[in-house]
Amino acid sequence: MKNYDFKTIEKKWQDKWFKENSFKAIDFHPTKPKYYVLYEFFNISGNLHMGHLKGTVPSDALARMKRFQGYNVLFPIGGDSFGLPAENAAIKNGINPHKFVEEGAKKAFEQSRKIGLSFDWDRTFCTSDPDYYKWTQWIFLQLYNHGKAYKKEGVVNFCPNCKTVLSNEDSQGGKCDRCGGEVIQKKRWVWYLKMKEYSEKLLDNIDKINMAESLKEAQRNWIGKSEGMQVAFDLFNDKNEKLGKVEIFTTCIETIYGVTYVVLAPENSLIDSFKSNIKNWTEIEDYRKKTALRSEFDRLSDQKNKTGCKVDGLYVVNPVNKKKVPLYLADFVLAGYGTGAVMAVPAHDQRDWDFAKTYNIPIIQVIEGDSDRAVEKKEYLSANSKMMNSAEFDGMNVLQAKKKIADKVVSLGAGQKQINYKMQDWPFNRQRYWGEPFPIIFCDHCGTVALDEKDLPLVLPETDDYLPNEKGDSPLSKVKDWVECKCPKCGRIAHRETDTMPNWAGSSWYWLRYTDPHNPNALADFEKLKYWGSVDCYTGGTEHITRHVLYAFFWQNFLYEIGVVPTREPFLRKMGSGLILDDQGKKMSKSSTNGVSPLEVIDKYGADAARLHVHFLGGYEDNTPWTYDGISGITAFLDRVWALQEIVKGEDVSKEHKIELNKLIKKVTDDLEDLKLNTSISALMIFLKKVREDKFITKAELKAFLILLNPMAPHITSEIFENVFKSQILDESWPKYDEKYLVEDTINLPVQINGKLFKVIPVAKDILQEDLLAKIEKQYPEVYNKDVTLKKVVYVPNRIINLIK
RNA sequence: GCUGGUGUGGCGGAAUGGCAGACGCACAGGACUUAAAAUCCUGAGUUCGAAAGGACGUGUGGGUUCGACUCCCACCACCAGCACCA
Repeated sequence: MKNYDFKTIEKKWQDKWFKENSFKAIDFHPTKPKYYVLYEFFNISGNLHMGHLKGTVPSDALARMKRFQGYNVLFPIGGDSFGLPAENAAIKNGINPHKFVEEGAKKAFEQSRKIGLSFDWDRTFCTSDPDYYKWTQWIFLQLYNHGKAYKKEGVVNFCPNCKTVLSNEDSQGGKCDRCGGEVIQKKRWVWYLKMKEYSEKLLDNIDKINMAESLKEAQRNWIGKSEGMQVAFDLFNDKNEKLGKVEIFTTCIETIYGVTYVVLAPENSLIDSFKSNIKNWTEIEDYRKKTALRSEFDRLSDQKNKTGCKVDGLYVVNPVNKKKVPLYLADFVLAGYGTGAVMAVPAHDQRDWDFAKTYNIPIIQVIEGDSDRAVEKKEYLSANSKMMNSAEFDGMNVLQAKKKIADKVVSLGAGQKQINYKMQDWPFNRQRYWGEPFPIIFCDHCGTVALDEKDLPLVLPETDDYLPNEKGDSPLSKVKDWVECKCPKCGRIAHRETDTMPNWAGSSWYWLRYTDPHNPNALADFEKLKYWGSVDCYTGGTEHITRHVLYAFFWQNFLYEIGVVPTREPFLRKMGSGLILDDQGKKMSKSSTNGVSPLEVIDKYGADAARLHVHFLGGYEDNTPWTYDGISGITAFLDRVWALQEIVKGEDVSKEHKIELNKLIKKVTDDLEDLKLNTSISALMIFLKKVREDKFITKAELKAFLILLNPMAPHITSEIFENVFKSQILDESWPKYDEKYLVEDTINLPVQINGKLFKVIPVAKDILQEDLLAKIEKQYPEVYNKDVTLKKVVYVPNRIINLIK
């Protein structure tokens, strides 16, 4: 027999699978149930990297197993192509981004075939294809027409050097991600999507999805639900004339008797109408200017030194004890959260304490504990300390007082329960060329006008200038004959929105499009959406997982509410792929000293070996350090699998291998369902070892073994199958195991004396306790006989027996 | 700081509360070979012992249990996310 020549064999199968599109998903299959496996689409940038080998193979294995199990499997792939790589290539090297994407996608798909991934090639698309972004624009139109998209002036991160607005992610540490320059805060008109409205629905989605707890927690954190009270403090001038009220949000109503000042966010416009009562208005204006210039980074990095500005001439009154307290502006209060105003209780909040110390504001302790520092919520609640300086609540336990004080505030008519969320509405525009244009026109006469659906897609115009203008407007603003247009309503000259949508837009609904990727009349046919339903298993990297999944939930919920999709749940299960780490313990990249590309590994050892090796290193969600060490174990395993062809003897499952084979089927079936490839591979190795010891494998055993291994090593198993059985492995079905063959007739049973292992003895399966004790007495009379009284016997059949003397 | 997760041989890693270290690498010994590689077989947690066998052993310290890597409490370390969120 010839040696296993992976180069020829793997190419043969890859070409065949591609030519025949062997893994085509069938809409409305008459008999098979559907199963939808999704791997996040490729970010079209350069070559596939190690993360793809780690991330894709388990979902491929799951898809392949499900097909054997009789499911009609949808396992598609596409390209997330409206991204920075294409735009940067355009800016830096003058490459046309369309061309960049076209070539990049082609390369990514080709490389994925070299991994042996079983995608349905009839369903590919890229987010920058006009046929696709037509529907991204369409969804935006629906959002706009349903009042879920609005434009308002907001504060954004801006890089003066690149003249562009940056997301928080692109401006971490106050530095521009592109040029490294200083990022400033700038006012701009921003499109927002009303995501905040969906907070509870998103939390509901999080509860329902099958996903790692750490990922769920990160998402709940992002939404940041917090329950507290909104309380009104009446606002007076120094002539004791009531001017209005300041609404604050607090989660610590129990500390309200300790309020010694109230703080507004600098941006809060509440006091602007009382200018005439304020004695230090110029000082306030200066402070506002100063904080606006302060970058996000400065604000965060300077948390110790609180800055603020007293509002001279105004004061507020605490509703519970009618005490006057001063009013301040300070930039530690965020305008966008809660009411943009807080009551400050320095005795029980470190931040308020720091501020009070800086501005010499009194500190009133209202809950017992240390008085030389801020005793915070967590501490006094867990100790359930006693109240003090709180009028009728003195001496009460804080947990009880929290409820009673809340009741009092409500009965005074000064406040009510309130839920707040950290998550804000989604800022949805960028000043970039390479993105979906908004289907929006501004008309001096009609105002903001949405395009008609029939005018979609609004195609991105060609240009060779990909840089924003001096004012930081999008490059599209320079394409005059595109910007100028007729108002669809009145026909007068109007101009288009020149910002484009963020990269996230296209990825927030793409799984829906795979069900009907070429539909010109709808984002997807409703019946097809219903047939394919929610994604059964969604895998991918964890890099942007929190926001991506939340955006996906948001859009799917919205589309469900307007009747376009049949369910609120985009995904039933989400698995985040761990990273391949380099020798520094960081994510492997080109700059890693031991940086390796998957294609290099495939070239040296073959795709099957590469797939097995990477997944034998560790679990799907674990980070695993990269090494070539150990790959010889995998290639030796594959060589031995290949050599099985020489020891095929007999037809049916032999009695020698019956138990082992049944155990193997169960193990691999269960583990692949959980994407645990490492233990599946180990089980296959154990079975192989047994067969080689016995020097034979029957045809039935080989068939089962090859099918079980096929999802992980599809090429070699397809080849051996064809050689031995003269037919195609893809036509086979998944082997089944029989419960009664999972335990051997004779078991090695551990015998413990007083909880310590004494001996391991062979006994018959399901042996009765009395028979077992008799056997022990006969063999080891020194440890157990009639004269020994046992305090207790713990016997777990087929597992263990423990004799307590 | 907050939240979540992880911690097991020389290494990657296995173990529904029931023989810890499966499987693999590296290592050692042997077979084959003139030799090496490849391949095949065997061994191996640490430690005391010639051996039989014993002691210790899953980050640390306690607890629950006949029995704990697994459950509970406290602490330490690392990783990730969030971070002035009132």
